[in-house]
Amino acid sequence: MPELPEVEVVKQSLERKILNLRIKKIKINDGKLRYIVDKNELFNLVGKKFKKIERRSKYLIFHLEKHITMIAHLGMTGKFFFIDKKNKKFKTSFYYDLNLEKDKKHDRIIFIFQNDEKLIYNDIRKFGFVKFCRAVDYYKNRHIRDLGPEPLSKDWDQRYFKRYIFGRNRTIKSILMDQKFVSGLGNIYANEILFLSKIKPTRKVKKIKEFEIKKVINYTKKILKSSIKYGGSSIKDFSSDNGKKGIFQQYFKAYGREGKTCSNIDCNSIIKRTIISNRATFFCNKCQK
DNA sequence: AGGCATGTTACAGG
DNA sequence: ACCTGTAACATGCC
Repeated sequence: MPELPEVEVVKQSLERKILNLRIKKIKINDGKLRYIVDKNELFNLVGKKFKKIERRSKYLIFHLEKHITMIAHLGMTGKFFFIDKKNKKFKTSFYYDLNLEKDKKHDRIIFIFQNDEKLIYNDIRKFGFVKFCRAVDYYKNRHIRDLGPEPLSKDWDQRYFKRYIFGRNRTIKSILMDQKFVSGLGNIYANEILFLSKIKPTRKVKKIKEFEIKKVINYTKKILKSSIKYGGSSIKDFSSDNGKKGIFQQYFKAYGREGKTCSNIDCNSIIKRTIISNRATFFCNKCQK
């Protein structure tokens, strides 16, 4: 689920749900996430309201009353569910639907609000985490501090790109996934961006031409915005009834398409798969140079 | 049974 | 110190 567009959709979704609800109670089902959840810090949120949510890269920054901030990362399988109480029956009102019976055991943290609505942090593989800090200090947090520019910001431009890759000996795909270079891209979008830019993922950055840098930047901005508009990508199967689901995965042109025909209409080549930086890498040998 | 999975980081080696 | 690539984390699915 979570690269930049997915996290942005989560942020927007939660912002419409949980702001100004007062936390009545918090339960921890399993506090052994990527880092052990600090219970004192977590329970300190009881009685407070969420006031604002920000996204930085793939991190969610929850600002509460009393200048308390919770930093959350979803890892690979982390999800936030909001549960409201309409029709006397709890239901998810979140873009990514949940088969409650099956997935309940992966609920890790449950925030219960005064009106009995709930916010649940659910995480199968437990690579996600929550940490706490003072609001003014969150950007000093060690996870946030060294992040590169946001790919949708003006700071991530041709000049920066050129300067960063100068003298480096890495593949273009590995650098796109490097959060210090640009923050928020992951394996799926790196594959898609390079397919659209017609650059082979294995190409070394020193061999990337100026006009190609421009393409990478432009396609990155384009595809991220487009994915956000479509509610992000939901890769795993999910049941859907009243919740909204991300549908951007149906527009993937390279990711997960090994053995299928290239998406470019004038090409009948087969999408290949290889490994870069321990991650599945998909490309068209003919279209991507 | 073994390989694979949307992420991050500790560590090893140059 | 810098740069790069690999393995590990935990769980489920095919």
